[in-house]
Amino acid sequence: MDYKFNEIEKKWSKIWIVQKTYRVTEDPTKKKFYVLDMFPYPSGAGLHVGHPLGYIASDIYARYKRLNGYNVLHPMGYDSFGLPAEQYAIETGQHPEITTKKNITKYREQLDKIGFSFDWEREIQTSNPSYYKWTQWIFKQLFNSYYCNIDDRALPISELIEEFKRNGNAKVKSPCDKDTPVFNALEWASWDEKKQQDMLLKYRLAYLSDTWVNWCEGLGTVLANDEVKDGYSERGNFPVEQKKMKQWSLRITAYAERLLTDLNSIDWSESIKEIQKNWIGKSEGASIHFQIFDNLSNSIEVFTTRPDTIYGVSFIVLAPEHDLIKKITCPQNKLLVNDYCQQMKLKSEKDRQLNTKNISGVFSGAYAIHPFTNKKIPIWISEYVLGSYGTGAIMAVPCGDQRDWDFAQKFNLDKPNIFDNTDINQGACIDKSVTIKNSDFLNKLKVPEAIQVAINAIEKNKLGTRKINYKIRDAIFSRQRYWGEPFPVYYKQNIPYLIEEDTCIQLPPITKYLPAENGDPPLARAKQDDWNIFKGDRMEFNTMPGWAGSSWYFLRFMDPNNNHEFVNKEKVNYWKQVDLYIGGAEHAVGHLLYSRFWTKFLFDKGFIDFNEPFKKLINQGMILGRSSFVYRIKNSNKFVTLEKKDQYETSKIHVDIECVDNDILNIEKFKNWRAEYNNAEFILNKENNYVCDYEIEKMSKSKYNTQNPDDLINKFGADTLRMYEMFLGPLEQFKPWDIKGINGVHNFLKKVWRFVHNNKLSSSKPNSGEYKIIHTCIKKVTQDLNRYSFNTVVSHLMICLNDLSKIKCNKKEIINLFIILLSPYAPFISAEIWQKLGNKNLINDAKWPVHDNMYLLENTSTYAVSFNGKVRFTIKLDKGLKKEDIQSLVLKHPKTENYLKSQKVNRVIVVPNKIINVVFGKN
RNA sequence: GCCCAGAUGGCGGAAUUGGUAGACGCGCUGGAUUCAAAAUCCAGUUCUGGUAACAGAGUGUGGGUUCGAUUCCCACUCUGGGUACCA
Repeated sequence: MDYKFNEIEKKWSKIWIVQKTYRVTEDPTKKKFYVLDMFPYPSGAGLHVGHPLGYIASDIYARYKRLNGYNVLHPMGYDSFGLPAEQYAIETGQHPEITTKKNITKYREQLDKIGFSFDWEREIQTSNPSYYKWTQWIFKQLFNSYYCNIDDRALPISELIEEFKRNGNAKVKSPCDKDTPVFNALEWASWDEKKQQDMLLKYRLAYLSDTWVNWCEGLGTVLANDEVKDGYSERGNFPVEQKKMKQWSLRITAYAERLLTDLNSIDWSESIKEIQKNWIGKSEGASIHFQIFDNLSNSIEVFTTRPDTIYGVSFIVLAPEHDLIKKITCPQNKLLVNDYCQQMKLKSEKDRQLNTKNISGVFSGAYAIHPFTNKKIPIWISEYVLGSYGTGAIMAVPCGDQRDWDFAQKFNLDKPNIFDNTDINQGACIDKSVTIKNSDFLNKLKVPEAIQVAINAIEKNKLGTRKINYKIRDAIFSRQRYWGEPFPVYYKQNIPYLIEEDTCIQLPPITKYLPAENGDPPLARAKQDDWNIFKGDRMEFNTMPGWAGSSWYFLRFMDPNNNHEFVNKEKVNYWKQVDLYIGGAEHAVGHLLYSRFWTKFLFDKGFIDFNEPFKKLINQGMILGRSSFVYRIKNSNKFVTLEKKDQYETSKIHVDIECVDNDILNIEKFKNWRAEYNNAEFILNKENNYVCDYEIEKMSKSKYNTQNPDDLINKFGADTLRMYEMFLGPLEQFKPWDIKGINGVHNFLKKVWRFVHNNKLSSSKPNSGEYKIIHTCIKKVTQDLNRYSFNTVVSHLMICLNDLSKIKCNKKEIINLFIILLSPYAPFISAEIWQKLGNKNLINDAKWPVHDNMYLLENTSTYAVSFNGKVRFTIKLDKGLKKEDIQSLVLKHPKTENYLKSQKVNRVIVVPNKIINVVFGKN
């Protein structure tokens, strides 16, 4: 009887739908487990074999947990706002919603074929108003909150208003805009509505402000820092420039410290934690004020992590964007300085990055006063200081910082040495184990101690304060795009107000998806009547960025159809955090950081009881394609086999992997692949074959190396695909996709099928040998699943089947156990066999077996006997023999003399049940 | 440059705490079955020498610790990822 996977898979897909097998509800009598995949953006290209890798792993784990009696939440949905659909809309005029729907249908068909145990009743789409209503709601919560550093959490903005009425902002310790002035209660009371609102905006967690943004002309929108790579947009690779614009931002910087420290509480890979740490970029040090010579009303604030080097300061450098430049530059230098700053403004971030070798700068003509020595030190302006980091000014210490050293060298500035026993003629000394000299009260101190002493002195003399600086910046939250969440915001006299109604602000229909004639975002094209709610002078024209919807979607899955709340409190208290989250490492900073931020915010507001979204995270490695190549002889239509290519002048050409089997070109297929090859000629090897070259690279249509899961499912079945993707190697690793091996896994499943059908099955009690085989397998499979070692489980199942076949086992009891172990990987064939074995329930409701050590015990163990560490032979010995007995048995062994050659035995090491090492010869 | 991860047969990979390196699968070789093919089954397969028994080498390179190292330590090479005038 043949293994007809197509029929079996069709049959069980239907049964699972009819019986609602994967439907899940809260059940307080059961322990919960939440398994989540990073939900996909439904692109037009559909899935290739790389996409489902993580979904398969998580599905296996979800099924495994269910068999262990857990109530498993395993949902799927779509991150369906995004640029490609909008780009398509611009080109064709088709509403992005239509494209999105079409793509989702395609994705769903493909996903359904693979046999996932998703509870599709919980499906969400971020572009659905019933979903983004709540994304807007969270935005409103952020708008109505500020961060209190005293309580160390977000509080309602109403409390801040009360405080302003009582005391102004003097006692407020909250992250706010840099330009926030200090005011008292009287002043507050005297301000009009607009002024008060403007002030509140400086504190809100969602705020509107003029900021330097990454403007991407090619995409017609601003981008977040993590969407920019090397000065180009990550999506589309368009150049990005700095531009000042009024934008919505989220005050993620308020959460910097918590985002950093709470990394310790989650089970994520070190590399992702490291990336987030770097992104947050915490550095500790001091901010120090330098008075300006002859201009005592102004001072320069610098940030340094090395206050111990204060006596090594020989000049100050300001960023070309620094506000003080205009005020302090002396008249003679004005032209030069203006000119330089103007030039720097024209330079893009990218140019500044590329120019690291060329040191440039100008002298302002002004001097600062060294706070300890009172010496005059020159103030310079240079592009190597960034306006956006720290205070936009540095105290330069040439002996301790290579950039400062280079700058001093170029412009012939002082390089005082404050490190004992060091030579700074060739470069700065960055070694932190040195001792300080020439530094008054810091002399003879080591660096770490000197830092503390210096900060104390700075604080005591009121020259500055201890300070912690973070690299992370607030996240820009506006996009000048159509296909995203509209803001629940309207403007009255240019002041933003929230729309208080409990209704979703829906995307209004527009006729053209391009920016309006005056450059406003596309939403400006909507007329008043097009909006389902319209207030004030106008609605907000921006939409939210791609990561808005994905920052909280894991919560919505718990309660996807709730019309009254974003998620029901009881439900979220039951499901809590995601226990296992699987997805690509490319979201290391974006999505994963923003979700953590929103989770902490919702926790502060008391909506949820946990402050981290994802307990355990696994990043699946990318599946790479294996491209095939042919060599065409230059200026001909003749192709030469790999072995002989060096004899000709050739060009290497990608060939569709469909035309290649085992690196041997199917010449007929190749000729038919493209018209230009119809009459191609070939130079073959000795065996009359054409051998192709190969390369491992990213899977891509243009490289003709993509593998569509649908084709493989038709050919081998979904069970085979699932098992093979796991068998390929460790989940986290990058690995090449090569269908050569898929036969092996397919053969295994065929073997399973034959094993059940070609034997007459017996209901009698298995013998100890049979139990031993299956219990060994139970133990290994369970252990490996618990450590997420998905690939080795497949091997254990193969070994088990091989062993059972060898002894011609036909016991139903054993086969039942084996099929349960197999079922998370190959749910279709397992369901079918389970039913055929006469089980009345579904295999999904079976119980995962527990191994019994009783069956695994052995009386003897095989020892490897080694001489001076080299293994020579093995012997079988009874367990429980004493070490002395083992030693004498080995020394008496007939083979022993061969290796000893009458030399003296120094020592015999016996590791129980494992190895014996005879040490001899030396001395 | 800095930070992180990795390197094992012809290929994907295994070896959970230092204890028989190469499990399992692919591929390859030989055989059985067959009119033939497919499918299936059996045997072999790290390299070198040898018919074999066996011997020698062997987990990116060089050193070290240890009775014993793929595993621990030091230095280096290469590959992948992150990040970059970050003060």
